[in-house]
Amino acid sequence: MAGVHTKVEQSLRSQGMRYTSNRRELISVLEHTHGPLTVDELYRATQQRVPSSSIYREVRALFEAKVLSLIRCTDRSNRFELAEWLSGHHHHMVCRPCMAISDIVLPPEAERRLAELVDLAATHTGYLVTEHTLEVEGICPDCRS
Amino acid sequence: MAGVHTKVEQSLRSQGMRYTSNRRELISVLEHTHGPLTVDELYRATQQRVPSSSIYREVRALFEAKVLSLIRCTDRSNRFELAEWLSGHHHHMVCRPCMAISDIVLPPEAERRLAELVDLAATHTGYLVTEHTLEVEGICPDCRS
DNA sequence: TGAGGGCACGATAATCATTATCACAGGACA
DNA sequence: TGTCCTGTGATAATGATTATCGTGCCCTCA
Repeated sequence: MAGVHTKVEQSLRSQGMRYTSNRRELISVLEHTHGPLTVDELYRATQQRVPSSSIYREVRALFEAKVLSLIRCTDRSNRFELAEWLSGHHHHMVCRPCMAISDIVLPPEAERRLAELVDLAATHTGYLVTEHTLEVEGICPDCRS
Repeated sequence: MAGVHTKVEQSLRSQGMRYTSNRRELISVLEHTHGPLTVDELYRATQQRVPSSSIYREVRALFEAKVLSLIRCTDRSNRFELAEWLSGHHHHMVCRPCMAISDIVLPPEAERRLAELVDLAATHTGYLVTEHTLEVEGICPDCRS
C-alpha cells in the first residue's frame, strides 16, 4: 500500500498541480493528527513556517482537488482533514463542553448495518446515495471527571 | 399535544424572554418548511418585513435559547431549523449538485438500530453520548433526470 | 391607568474569517 | 539556459455576522 504522500502527489500531478513543500508539510501534519484541524491550528503546527494566507490558499486548493475535506463545526470553526480515500471511512464524535473532535471507526459489521440503514432511509426519498457520515455528540472522558 | 407556538412561548418566558411578533413570524416560517433556512431565505420568506439585522439577532437569540438549531452546510451556508424537541428527531439528506436539504425520519425500528450502533461506537471511546445525527449525501430525483 | 424598568427593534458601524490581488520566486521542460 | 506557468507571501478587499446605540414598546406594579 502506497504511502499518503505518494497518493497525494499522483493525484495532484494528474490535475496539473505541484506537490510543493508547503503542501507536503500540511499533509504531514494532517496525517499524524487524530482529528480535523483549523487553519490556525495548522499554522501553529507548522511552527509558523507557512503564513496563514498561504495556508488558506493551499487548504482550499487541496480541498478542490479532493485531497482534503472540510468539516464545518457547530462552534463555527472550519476544519480540514484528509479525504476519506486517503484516511479511510470514519465518523466523528464531538465533545460538547470542550469541542474536541475524535475520529471513530466502526467495526466492519457495524458499518455494514449502518449502510443498510442509509439505504433504507434513501428508498423513501428517491435519492441516489453517494456518502454518509454519522455525527455523534456527547461528553468526553476528560470533561466527565 | 400543544402547538409549537405554545411550547416556544413557554420556553422563552421561562428564560425571561418575550415571544414577540418578529420571533413568532420566524417560527411560523420554519414550522411550515421542510428543511433548514438561511438568514436570507428567512428574510425573503417574511416579505422583508423583518430587516436582516434583526433576523440575525433573533435567530441567534433563539438558538441560544435552544429553540432553534444551527446547521452548517458544506456549501458554507448557515441554516436554522426548529430544535428537535419541537420538530422531532430527524436526519438530513443533502443533494450534492443542487445543495437542497431534506429532512428524513427513520422508522422507529431503524432508529432503534441506529441508536445501538451509536452506543457501540461510543463504548470504545469512553464518551457519554447525548445526541447523534446521520448525514446522508447523494443526488436528488430532480438532479438525476 | 400611568410611570418605570427592561427587553426588543432597526439602522448603522465594526469585526473577523476568508478570499482576491499582485509582484516576485522557483521548478519543469524545451 | 531561457521561457512559461504554478506557487508564494504580503497586503488589500470582501462579505457574512455581530456589536452598538438611540428609540420604542411590553410588562409589572403601585
